[in-house]
Amino acid sequence: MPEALYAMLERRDELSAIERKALASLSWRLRTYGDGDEIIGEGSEPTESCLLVEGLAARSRQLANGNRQLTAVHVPGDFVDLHGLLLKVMDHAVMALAPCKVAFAPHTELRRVAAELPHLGRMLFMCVAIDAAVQRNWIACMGRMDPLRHIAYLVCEVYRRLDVVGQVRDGAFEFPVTQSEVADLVGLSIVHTNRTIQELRASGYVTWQGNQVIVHDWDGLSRLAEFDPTYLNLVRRPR
Amino acid sequence: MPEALYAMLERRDELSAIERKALASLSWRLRTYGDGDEIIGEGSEPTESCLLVEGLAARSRQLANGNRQLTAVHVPGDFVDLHGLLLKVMDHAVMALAPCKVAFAPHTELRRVAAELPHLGRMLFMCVAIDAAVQRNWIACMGRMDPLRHIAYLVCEVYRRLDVVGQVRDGAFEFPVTQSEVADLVGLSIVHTNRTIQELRASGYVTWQGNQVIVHDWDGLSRLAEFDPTYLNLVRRPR
DNA sequence: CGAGATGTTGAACGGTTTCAACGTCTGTGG
DNA sequence: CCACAGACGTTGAAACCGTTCAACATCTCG
Repeated sequence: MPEALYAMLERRDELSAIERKALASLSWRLRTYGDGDEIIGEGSEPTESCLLVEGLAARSRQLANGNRQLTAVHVPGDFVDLHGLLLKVMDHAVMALAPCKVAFAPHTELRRVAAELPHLGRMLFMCVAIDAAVQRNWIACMGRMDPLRHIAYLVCEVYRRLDVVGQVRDGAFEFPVTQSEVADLVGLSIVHTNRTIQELRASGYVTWQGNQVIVHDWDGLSRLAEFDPTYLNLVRRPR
Repeated sequence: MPEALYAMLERRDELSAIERKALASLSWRLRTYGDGDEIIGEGSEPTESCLLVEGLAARSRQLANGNRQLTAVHVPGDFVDLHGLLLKVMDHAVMALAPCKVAFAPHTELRRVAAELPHLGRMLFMCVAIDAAVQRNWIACMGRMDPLRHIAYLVCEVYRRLDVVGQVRDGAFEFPVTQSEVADLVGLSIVHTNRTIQELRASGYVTWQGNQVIVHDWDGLSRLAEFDPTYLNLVRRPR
């Protein structure tokens, strides 16, 4: 079940056989969701944490004026609401951006393995810390980057994160996200998002047609976006 | 030493005498910083985590075009770079927004107490999770709120967080931050930030002169900002 | 008193949103 | 198989908001 989680964690540090076994032996509950489905509701108090196994998901905050902001994209291997273990009440919703397979593990069991295997506990902790690092970067993008760079940055980040779990092939990956959803991710209007994506295409660094994105010139794209992958912690070292 | 940390944690859950003692017996190293000083450098690999004891600090990301974005404000009691324990390389800097007292604790010791006292470990974990929640909200503010609401939101949040550590008196608190820093916080130009702060003053909900902010009408202000404190987890419950 | 940082103002410019329309694609039912 | 509906993508034009530039005011501190 948690193969993508293994890949996500082992990219950052070694997992012992015992730790892998502890993860595998959690009483996972598997569910599938359709495009647009709500996986966890805002204000709910989950007793399980969810791991994205397949598909694409996002965190979503709804504002009173009807506007929506997506605050994160999640790829397979992401332990999406691990923090629910400590934060109790969800301050945002998690939704499927595409058909998803999601595995749920009870907080009680997660708490137990984290206490019994402190290093594994730290690795879980690390998932939340990386999430936070991603969000810090996102704030910098929203505040101080022009739309073209911001969207280029989004492509870079999704590319690297999907690559960790083997979902990039020859520079191409599936990205089943509408322009309206991209707009809610980057905080722009749909129209301007559309024009910016066209501008990105015109740069020649990427092809982005339908649900497929192909990166032709990684160096050019990451230079444009000033993308430095340090914050993704893609280095294998003791933690 | 870690009185503010106690307050910050005990607002969310009970600490046992043993846990308090474990925190107190860490080999803290105290340092002071002046206004604008760098507390931790971008790209550094700290071996200690820092707790803000007194003053005001911020996380800062510098972009190639010279622009700067502040991604978080930190108040006394905040364990600012706890995540450094797991993330190894700092992807941003931490700077003093005002004269600060900062206490450093070695990662080795933090790792030890977290392993020996799992509940305390979770409480530390929680600090990072709350930080992440704050940042998620910040993303929503940047993407989908107009400047007036955004700055009103900033005031609401700082108010509530300072209140936890007893730094609000009769609706008033010290906020020694220049308008240029506010601009880097909310991602606007200095000029527009200035005009927006004037607009906020004109609303009558707050007085904001020099380093002092006084909230006259909390209900009005939080309604304007659509401020819902759920994400701050100011509820005392087992975690 | 003077220098430098901070706060404030006006005006022009430019980027983004909004509105409205049309094009394109896909899946469904007649 | 075609017609149609509905979702998604694209385009143009006007209005609006935020930035930029430049100047001046104010405050603090040596």
